[in-house]
Amino acid sequence: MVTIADVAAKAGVGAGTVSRVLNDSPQVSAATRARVLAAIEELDYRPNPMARGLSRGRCQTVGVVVPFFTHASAVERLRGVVAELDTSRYDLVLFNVESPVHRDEHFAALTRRDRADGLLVMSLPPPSSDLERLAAAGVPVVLLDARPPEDTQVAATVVTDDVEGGRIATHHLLALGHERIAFLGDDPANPLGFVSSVEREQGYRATLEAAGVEVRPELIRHGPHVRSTARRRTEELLALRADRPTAVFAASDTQALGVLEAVRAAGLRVPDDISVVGFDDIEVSSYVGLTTVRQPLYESGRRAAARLLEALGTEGHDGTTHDELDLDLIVRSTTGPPPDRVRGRG
Amino acid sequence: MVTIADVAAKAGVGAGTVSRVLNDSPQVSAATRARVLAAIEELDYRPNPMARGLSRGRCQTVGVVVPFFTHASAVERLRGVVAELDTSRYDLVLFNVESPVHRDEHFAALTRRDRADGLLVMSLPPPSSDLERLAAAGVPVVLLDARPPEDTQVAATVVTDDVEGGRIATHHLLALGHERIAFLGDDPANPLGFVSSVEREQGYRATLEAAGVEVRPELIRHGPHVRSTARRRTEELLALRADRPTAVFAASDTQALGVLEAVRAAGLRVPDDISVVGFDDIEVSSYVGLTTVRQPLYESGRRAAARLLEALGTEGHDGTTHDELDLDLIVRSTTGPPPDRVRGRG
DNA sequence: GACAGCCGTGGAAGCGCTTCCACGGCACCG
DNA sequence: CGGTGCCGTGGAAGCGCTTCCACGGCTGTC
Repeated sequence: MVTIADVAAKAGVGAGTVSRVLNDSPQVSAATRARVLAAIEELDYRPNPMARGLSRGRCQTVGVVVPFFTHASAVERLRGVVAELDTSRYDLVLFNVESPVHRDEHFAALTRRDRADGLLVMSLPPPSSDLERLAAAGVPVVLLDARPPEDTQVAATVVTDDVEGGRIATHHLLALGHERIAFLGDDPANPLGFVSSVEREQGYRATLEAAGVEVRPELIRHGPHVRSTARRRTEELLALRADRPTAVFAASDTQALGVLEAVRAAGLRVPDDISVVGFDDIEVSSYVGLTTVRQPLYESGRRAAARLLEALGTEGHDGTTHDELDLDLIVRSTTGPPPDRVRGRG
Repeated sequence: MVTIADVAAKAGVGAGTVSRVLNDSPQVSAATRARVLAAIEELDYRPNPMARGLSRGRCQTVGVVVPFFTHASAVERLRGVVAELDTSRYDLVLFNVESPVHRDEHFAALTRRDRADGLLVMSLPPPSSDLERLAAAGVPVVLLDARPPEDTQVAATVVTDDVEGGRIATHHLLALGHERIAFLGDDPANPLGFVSSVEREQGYRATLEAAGVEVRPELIRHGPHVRSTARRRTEELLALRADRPTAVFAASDTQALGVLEAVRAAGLRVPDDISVVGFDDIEVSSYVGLTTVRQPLYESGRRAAARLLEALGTEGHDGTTHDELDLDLIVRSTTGPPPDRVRGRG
């Protein structure tokens, strides 16, 4: 392993001077700089990141805490994060979270500047005690798709208005003439405390109420965030027979696919017999022709990473930014008027 | 920041003893150990990973080089890697690769033990010069879905037999009675040197030849690994009119979706008018009912990570392991007999 | 022509840990 | 009862870097 001392020896200078060259200090004459650079080149020298980190008190690393397995949308967000971080000198350390234990372990390990210079947390609201320790340690934290606990500060948040998203979807269905609109989302008491689904459900309820449409408990179903569960819950909805919904708003596209699967399996047609709206607009949604509330997943990742880099860049950063990204209704072919209207028209 | 010296002072011992406790050295009496552990607990002490790494010459980190954006299958593999690494004490540093420049930068940065203790490289055959430097630096490398350049050694490879996979798909179509079978895959000259598609094509060609079926150049199409391109290429195939294929073997499910899209848009039915086989069995494939050659993506990630951990565990590792994971034909609803046969039967 | 000041540089200290070496104390042996 | 050996421990050295301090030599000024 070639070290800074080797370079110094070869260039006939002191180690300090080599270090200055490495760190673009203006305190080095052009001639010396050239000699040092030549030596570096010749020896193919690369500074040891751990030594550098130990000495400077930071590690040029960003920790990304992400529920990588649970949501398809996390991947697309992560892509954005990776893309943005690629433009920087920071390495990305990935921490997957599947359970609260998992999460707490990671946060406990990360609450010091020696592990990561900054933290990007996706979809999980971190315990405020951890947030405080992080702040005390001078580690900026950016929350993506999550809001900080009350009276806790983070460097930045990047979110969308999920309540509004729920309104958009529900309003679309109401406007088409639906009244028996079901909602299918995550368990509100999910262990990791994801709230998107809950908020989308709030938007759904509020919109129905505002329109004077009764919110029927039997039309609201919950379950783990996977296609298979969504399918089963939809089968339950369809089993309501005559009382079955004419439309389903699923809290995510993944779940919407489960809905479509169940509907298809029941021999019903979409959107003639039943309309389906999803949320996210993941890659396959356009293939499937799913009507959905689009959120800019990739862009949100980029934005969050950019905010983190900003916080990392400005030394005594203390400004808190808050980005709210827009939602769009993408109307494709899984929504249409309810069956009675179709019949009426036909 | 509480350091090892603080703990030592509090416990009334030397720093060396604290270190021994941290590293489970048997050279510490039970009483002393207890006192030290109490001090650690009380101060909520956590060792600084950089200091530790600098001192021990390794960083408890695994580098994962992955073309994260280009292939859907990479994500599922990465999930397996993450899951396996979760069981270890190693952190995962993610290096995305989109271009050769990208790749070379990362490898250049990684060819030393101070950045990552081990490397897991996905789908990319690394330049053998880098591999040699890595070996010289004592950094074990595991190749997942890639084979090492000739006369280069890596700690392990985890692969599937893509040629065989091409055979399986093609044979399935031949057995159904197809003869005009198209192939749609990646550009053979893709900049990052992915070979899966090329090998699947080889299997396709070999199987046709073995069956005495002419390999027609106009039925073989290439393009970037995205749905939209696949769709366009398929449109070209369909434009062959009477000479159009009765079946298409796509080198990946992503591309197969593009094929299905084009077929559907052309008003043709699957599998009545045209059969489609994909490769990978990604999540959506079961939803779409795509017949495909399944490869255990998640499992391959786990396996590769496990092999890397093994190599990392055994000090003077020199054994080279080579895992070849099985492929399965998953017959769903996008393949059937060619149209004339259907007619013949009906 | 002497002095102040600045620029460029060398080198030591220190980041927080591991590990090696040395040493004191004890048990055991002859 | 003295010597040998081992166990448990303290402490220093060293990992490779950054940074601070000090210093030599130059320029510029009165």
